[in-house]
Amino acid sequence: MNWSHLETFIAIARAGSLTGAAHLLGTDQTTVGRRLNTLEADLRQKLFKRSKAGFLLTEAGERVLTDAQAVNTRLSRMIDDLADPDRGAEGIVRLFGNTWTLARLASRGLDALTARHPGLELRMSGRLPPAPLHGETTLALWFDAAARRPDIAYPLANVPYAAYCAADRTVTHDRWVMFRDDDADGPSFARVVERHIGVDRRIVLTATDASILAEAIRGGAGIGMLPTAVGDATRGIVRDDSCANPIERVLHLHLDPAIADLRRAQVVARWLLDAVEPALAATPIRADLPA
Amino acid sequence: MNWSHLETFIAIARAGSLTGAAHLLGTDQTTVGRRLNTLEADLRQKLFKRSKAGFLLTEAGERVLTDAQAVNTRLSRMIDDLADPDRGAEGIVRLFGNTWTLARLASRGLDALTARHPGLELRMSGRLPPAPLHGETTLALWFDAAARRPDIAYPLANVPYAAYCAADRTVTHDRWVMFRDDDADGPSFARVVERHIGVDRRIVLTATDASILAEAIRGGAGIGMLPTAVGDATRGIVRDDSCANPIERVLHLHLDPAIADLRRAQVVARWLLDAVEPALAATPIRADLPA
DNA sequence: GCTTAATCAGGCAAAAATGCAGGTATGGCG
DNA sequence: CGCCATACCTGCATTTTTGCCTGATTAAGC
Repeated sequence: MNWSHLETFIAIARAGSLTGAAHLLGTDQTTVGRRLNTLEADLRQKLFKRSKAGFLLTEAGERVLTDAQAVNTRLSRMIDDLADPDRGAEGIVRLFGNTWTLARLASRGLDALTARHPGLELRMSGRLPPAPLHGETTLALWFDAAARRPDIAYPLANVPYAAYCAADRTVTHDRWVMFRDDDADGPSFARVVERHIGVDRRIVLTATDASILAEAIRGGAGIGMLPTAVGDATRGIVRDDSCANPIERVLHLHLDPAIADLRRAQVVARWLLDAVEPALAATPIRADLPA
Repeated sequence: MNWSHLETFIAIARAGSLTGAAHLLGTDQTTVGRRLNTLEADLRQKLFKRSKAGFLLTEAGERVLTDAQAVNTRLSRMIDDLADPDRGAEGIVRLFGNTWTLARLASRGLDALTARHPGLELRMSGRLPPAPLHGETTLALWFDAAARRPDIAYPLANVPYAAYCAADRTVTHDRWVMFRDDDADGPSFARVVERHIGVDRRIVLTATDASILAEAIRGGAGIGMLPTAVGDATRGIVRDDSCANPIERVLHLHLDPAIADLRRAQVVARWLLDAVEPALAATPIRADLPA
């Protein structure tokens, strides 16, 4: 058996398709398919059920996945421990979070980070992780949300929110735009804001990202609670504390303990801690991240 | 990094040379060397010191070996658990022991074993294991010897020994041939026999294997204690209990607990338990082998 | 000091793995 | 019902890997 084929196997399990796995691995779909066939022949076991919904793990596949992921994390840690401490951190780090959060973070100190660690590849994604990315070096930034299965949530910063309205229009206190993400689990920020601003206001728009709301406010759609970092940086809208009192949300870093001590994870986590203040106008919480 | 190269790495660590590793893997020495170079380049670490004595692990190499072996055993177990119980056991099993022991065992029921398990490959070796074969599926049969590091010794059978002399010559009670293995650790059988036969006898030959002694006795070199299975099967020599009383030695099965529950190890262990009686004229001890 | 044996590196042809192009099946949609 | 989009599978050129051969180096033995 070729041990490397397990790497391919993990990618297929994660992506749910050969094409997706090929994309993850930076290789061709035919290669992925042939490797899987070879692996299944070697093990004399079908690892996936080829259904219309994609590649679904069989019972044998589940078992193999457990072992393959264990091997994967062990080898990741080995490579990490082996790396020269003087060299920069290396490898891929996935960072999930809201688009606006990532956008603002990307503008603060990313150049210094990548200059210090040339082998580091940061992959930001403004969507929810599609599947539990066990073993991948994955960080996530979410407000208030409960961490998913293996992850643990560490409080990272208090992020100030305030009410904003269009600068060039009459303030209409009864029309609001609001953040909402029906797909996210955890306590709803929409609920919090609704209680905060009162129940007799009309919601004219909800969106999944603050940047969308900011544009809506600028266009005159209504008033909205925005992170001050976004509100203050958006031309054409002004803060108006008379509409609603400012509030703070706690930004959490979600981290799988299994990969928390990898060098590249630490490097990125530390960078985040430094970047939240200038990027999000937030007060960082000196979280006790794992050493 | 190519995970499969760790397999090569383990083989080099075990063999101590590229050529030896290539032999273990059934591949070419150049391939082994190139894979090692690739691996070292990937990890940016020299894993071996190329000395005149061979390939010696560096400190980084030691660490990699630990992880690689852990991965190896985990994958071995995975493949084993995954195999269809109805199919025969598969894979390589190494069996160490005295040449005469292995020779006699090889003549009893080996055909049935291999017929039942076509994928099983038994590699008998009449020498001491050159290095701790961590992770290899290795069984060893030794008399009285203490088990090496990870192995545990299970009593397997009581093997009868008796004195033999040449059938066609006058019995000379003062000339003896004797088993001895200076390389083996553990209590010396030679010492036991010496006490058993008395100190005023002359030792004219020592050898590392009973078959050698049997031939020496037949040639008239002297009297010797032989396993009755060997003595009775050798033409030209006869048992003579008047020279010395028969004794019994305990044959132990040495087994690494980490691999004891592998299917192929179990199959071979059970075969050994059945084969010692007809092959060695021994009374098997129903050892509580790990399930 | 020379020979012998063994091992490790470099050149080159064969073999294997890979990627691309084209073909096929399946589900969604009007 | 047909069209379209997506994803998976097969034939062929290309790249990569492998194995054999040869030469260089080093340790052991006489």
